Amino acid sequence: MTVPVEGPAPQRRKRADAMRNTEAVLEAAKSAFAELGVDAPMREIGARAGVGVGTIYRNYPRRSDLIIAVFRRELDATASEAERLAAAHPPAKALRLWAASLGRFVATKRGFASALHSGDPAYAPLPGQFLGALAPRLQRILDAGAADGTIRPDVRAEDLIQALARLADDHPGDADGRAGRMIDVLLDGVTVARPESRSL
Amino acid sequence: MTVPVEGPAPQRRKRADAMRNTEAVLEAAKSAFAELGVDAPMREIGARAGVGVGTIYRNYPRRSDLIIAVFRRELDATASEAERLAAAHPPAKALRLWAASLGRFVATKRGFASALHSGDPAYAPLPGQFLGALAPRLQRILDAGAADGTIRPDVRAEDLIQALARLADDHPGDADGRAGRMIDVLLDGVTVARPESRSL
DNA sequence: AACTATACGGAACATCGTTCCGTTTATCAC
DNA sequence: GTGATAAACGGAACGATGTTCCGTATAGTT
Repeated sequence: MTVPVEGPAPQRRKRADAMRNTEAVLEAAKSAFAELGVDAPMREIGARAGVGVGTIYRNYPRRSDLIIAVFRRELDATASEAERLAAAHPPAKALRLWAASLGRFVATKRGFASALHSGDPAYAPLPGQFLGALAPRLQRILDAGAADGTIRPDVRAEDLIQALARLADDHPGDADGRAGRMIDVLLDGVTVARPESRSL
Repeated sequence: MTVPVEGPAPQRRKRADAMRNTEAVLEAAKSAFAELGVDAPMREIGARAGVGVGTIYRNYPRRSDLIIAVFRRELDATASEAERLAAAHPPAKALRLWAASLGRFVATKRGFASALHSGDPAYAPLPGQFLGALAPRLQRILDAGAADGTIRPDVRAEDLIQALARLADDHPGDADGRAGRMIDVLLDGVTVARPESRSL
């Protein structure tokens, strides 16, 4: 076995069938997660992709790796949306619009929020991954709002993202519009700074 | 076999060992749920109670039956707390105090909120059971607050309970005090009626 | 065309929820 | 006490699922 001395390039590039399968697995997992939730059986994902479960585990040793890979693509869109909104609207307005954007993201990923907050160690890397992508952008909106007095200054971006994700996660049986109503209420609390009320 | 004609009384009363075991199972399940979450293995619960899994399933045919039985005892305390607070405080204050009470209830039952909102049909009876016990009491506080103008009138008790339960559910890795901070923010939104902000 | 590293598929294993049934035992009648 | 009987018991058995493992197939190279 030769040691690749970080030279010109690896001897062999990734096999073409492996690349096709990797893409097929991502697509299959995306649809399976959407229909069955993030606990969709691995055999089911393999069947949709036309591969055996061994192939999935070779590329994604842990289930959380697969979940991260599937959602990361769309996550970036939601993250950059925050920057677009921050540039086009005043902070309080940008916050509401972005919350709606995050809500749509979560709504299309049944069980995603549950996994994000699961006590299961398998999902431990998830919160860091997602908060890392979203929190800095949101924090800039919050800082801008604190500066102009339209957003209370004692709310942390990470807290708010987790809260929004929890409230946005809808389930069968939920009253129609519950998620939207409660997010509106939460944001009403965020956009009025009244620190003295925190003393219970 | 004689047919008991709904006469004086049942011939035999419940066996003493059965009663002991029922109680032991409830205690074992309570501790197992607290330590391992509501997905604690049935074999584990059986081992803690010193009984076989068959004994558990005879008394609680579905897992959700056991969960309901375990939590109902403490649920009543939280429900009646609402009445006590409503009588002793003005509505807005009663609401905050009761939210804290609900938070303590949820905090001691890891995964309880997840089960309450799970898509799993096995947990389908749970939301009805718990909302049924809590919502009417909370609704009276909300109505009183709407009447004296301290609580916005467009918030439903059921929505609010679900929102509080979701926000209160803490997980390892959560920032310290996150739950309390976000609940405060939500209640800030509830205790100020500003319907025009709902138009995004 | 032959060779070999790479990737594949699915059997195998472990865990868990749930069902089933042969065995044990508390209670009752005497 | 003693025996009969229904109630209750425990854990094996079954099916589903996550994950690992390894003999086989094959893409890319020579």
